[in-house]
Amino acid sequence: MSNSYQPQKIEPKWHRIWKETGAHKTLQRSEKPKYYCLDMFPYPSGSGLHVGHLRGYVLSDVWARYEKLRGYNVLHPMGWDSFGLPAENDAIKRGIHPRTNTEKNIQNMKRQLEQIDAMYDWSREINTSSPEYYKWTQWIFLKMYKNGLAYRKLVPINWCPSCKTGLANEEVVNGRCERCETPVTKKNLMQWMLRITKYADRLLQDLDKVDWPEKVKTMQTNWIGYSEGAEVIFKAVSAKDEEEFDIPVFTTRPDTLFGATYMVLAPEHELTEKISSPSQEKEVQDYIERSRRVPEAERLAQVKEKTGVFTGAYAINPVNREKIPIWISDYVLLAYGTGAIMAVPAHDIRDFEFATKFHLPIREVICSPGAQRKKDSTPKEAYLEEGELINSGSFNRLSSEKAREKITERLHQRNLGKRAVSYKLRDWVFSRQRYWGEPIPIIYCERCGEIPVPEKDLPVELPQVEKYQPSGTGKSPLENIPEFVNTTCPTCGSPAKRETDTMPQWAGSSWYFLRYPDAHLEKVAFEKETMNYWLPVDMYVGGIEHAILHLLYSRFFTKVLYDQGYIDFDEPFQRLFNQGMVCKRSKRTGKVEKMSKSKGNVVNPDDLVEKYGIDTVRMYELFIGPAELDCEWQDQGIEGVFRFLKKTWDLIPKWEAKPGPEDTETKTRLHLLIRDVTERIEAFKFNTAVSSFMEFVNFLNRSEILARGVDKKTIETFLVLLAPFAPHFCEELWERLGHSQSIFKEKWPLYDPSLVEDRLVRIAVQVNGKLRGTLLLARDTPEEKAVEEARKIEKIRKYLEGKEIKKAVFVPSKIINFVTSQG
RNA sequence: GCCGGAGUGGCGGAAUCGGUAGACGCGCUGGACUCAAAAUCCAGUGGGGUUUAUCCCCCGUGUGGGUUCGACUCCCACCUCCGGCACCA
Repeated sequence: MSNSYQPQKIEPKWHRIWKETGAHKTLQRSEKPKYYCLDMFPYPSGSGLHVGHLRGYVLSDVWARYEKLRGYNVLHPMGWDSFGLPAENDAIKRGIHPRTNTEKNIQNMKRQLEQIDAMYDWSREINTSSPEYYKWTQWIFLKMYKNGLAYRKLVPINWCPSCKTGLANEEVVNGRCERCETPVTKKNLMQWMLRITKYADRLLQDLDKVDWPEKVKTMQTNWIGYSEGAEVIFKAVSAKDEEEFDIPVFTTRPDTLFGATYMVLAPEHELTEKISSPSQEKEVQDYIERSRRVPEAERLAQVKEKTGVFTGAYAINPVNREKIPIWISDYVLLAYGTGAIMAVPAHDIRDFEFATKFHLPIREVICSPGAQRKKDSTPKEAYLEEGELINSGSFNRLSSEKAREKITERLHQRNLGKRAVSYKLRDWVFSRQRYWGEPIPIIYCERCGEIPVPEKDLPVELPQVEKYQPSGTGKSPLENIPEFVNTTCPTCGSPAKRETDTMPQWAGSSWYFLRYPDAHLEKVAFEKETMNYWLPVDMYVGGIEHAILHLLYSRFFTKVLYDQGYIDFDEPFQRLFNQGMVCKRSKRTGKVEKMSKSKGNVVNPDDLVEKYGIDTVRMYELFIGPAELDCEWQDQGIEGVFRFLKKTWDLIPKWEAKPGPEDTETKTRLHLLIRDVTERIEAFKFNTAVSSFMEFVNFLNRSEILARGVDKKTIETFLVLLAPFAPHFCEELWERLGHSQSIFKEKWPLYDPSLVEDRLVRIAVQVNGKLRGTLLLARDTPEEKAVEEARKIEKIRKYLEGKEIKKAVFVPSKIINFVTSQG
């Protein structure tokens, strides 16, 4: 047996042994309390994993192994998010069928993941694009459908011309497609929608229940976007035929109602054409047409310049009976509120800009309390604050707050309004006009209409086809496969057609965490009893990029299943941790950027594992910086942890050679190590946990320690602490120390608080706040004695000479500071 | 524009209930070992000044103020970078 540290020898050995003994198999049930530690599962990409992906997996594995040593029955599973755009686009690019390509990618990524030897229980591996799995994704869809949570609607949706599919709001970033950055356009399509808005309030409220980073909670809160106000009904008269319409608007400022000098409808608003006067009709039509064609990205870029057209029609302000003009403009969004607004230019920036441009009247109705009111002067900008009402009839001199209440009350009495809340969150566009996804299990029968596929007929399998490229027509490629499309109605047996849209990539990942605890169940998606043992997920580790999309959708699915009685919890992830991105200087751009193939700055872990071994790679991933922050990969940095492991490897036989008696100093150090490592793991400060191991080894490497040896118990405790970080390394040394059972069967050590407090403490002595010396004292030295000792120090005496001591500040175990008469 | 996070040696980063700034590591310098190199080991390493040397002194945590015996840490104003949202009525 060679004496030097050779990870290339010991790592494959333990990899094999762990596999053979089923070391990472999780007990389905156990007397032990459970711990569910979950990684966000990857989509199988062609380029494989780089060290940036590894960071999160290493982190969660250290955590999982730590919880295992603490005595939990730990579930730490892994699988593949293999349906959807990323996988499909990769396949199209390579000209390989998505199924073949996905299988190939999974093979490669699984090899890489097995290499890091995380304690994944691979017997629970799941794959969202396998029929055994997506059968249940379709089943959940049917549950939603039957409860009115899935519905079909013709809506103008976000359309990516490059991916040739509709997108959810969440998938549009700054007017561009999240995947390919192509500017998104609008398209009117019959879409399947999920009624996530019904859960808006609970998705918001229940954020209080979970232990998540504030940042993510804030992002979700803003996305859901709660506002409180009133719905106000304006009576409008068509300029065409005098027909009357109610136009409800939502406002957060009913106190400004008297200042409403015009109304604006979104161009797509259903009433625009009905109310336009014949003379304005052409202009209105043109405007609607233009705004439909302008891509979102372009519209956002031109935010400053307001555009709009007068409809020729008027509405009546319900509080003062004033007749105000109705305009249309794209600064009003159809999807928010009611798609129409009352415009109060004096107190809203956007309305102010619009009114200024089109010479519409601006009337002030709020003034700051106590301010002198100038008569009839046109304001230079909108006054947005609250204040005191003016020009508001009987509501004058009320505060904004009071007026909101009173005005809403009066509207309510007259049946012209009520209190209302509004959310930014919109229903989830769930249809994709693409091949690679779960077929939506619906059948259209000429006689019976829209019929859900009976549960016994699930899964509706995705057919094997030659031609899977998106068509761009607004129809999925499945449309061209008669064998798939043509079917019979499950109700009446007559010829019928299948829905050809597929589900978005987010469908499978919205519930996968429910599948791992019993991954291969055939009769049901999951069993309640199993759910009650394993769920919710105790720790969820993944990137911040899913702060809204995946996490919001998963919470929604969970709440739906909870409401229908399938599970007994309504939040899926108790604790969430977002690791930072790994960056590297890109030779191509010269900047430090997130690793990506296109930037040419990826580091492949395979080469590193070959050179240093996975334990070193694992420890460097942790040592590189604070886990929650982005970090910069430095090729030479890894040498440090490699040297640490090599040094430790060489030292252990030396310590062991003279198994000296426990000495107090070593014992104190060991207990400090136990305390620090435990606290730092708990706080997710893995980088400083690694430093504490280094400090400990540096201490035990001192010649006097080597001369007297180190007792075996100390070495063993050290190895147990290090095991979650460098599992092969510790398992091997554990065996060499004579143990026949795995180190992971040990118990996480506890520290003795009485040992970590030194009896002697070194305290700083300052004169006027500047350090002039130190003093070694017994921990409980009284102030008087400490000050006396401090004054005896020669240097201190020098500084105090000829000065009057005005004050001596004493902080036990920390500091003495003499304050003198003059500096 | 609004909200949030962060600015500390040549580099990654420690320390934040105010109490010895720079732990740990990379890199660098010098030395040991070697025919030589790699590896390893030892010493040094924030800037400036002073001394034969030991010592010692001054400055120093983005900038400018403030509170305090004492500020990387708290307060005010500002600068820079990063992230999120962005006509949401």
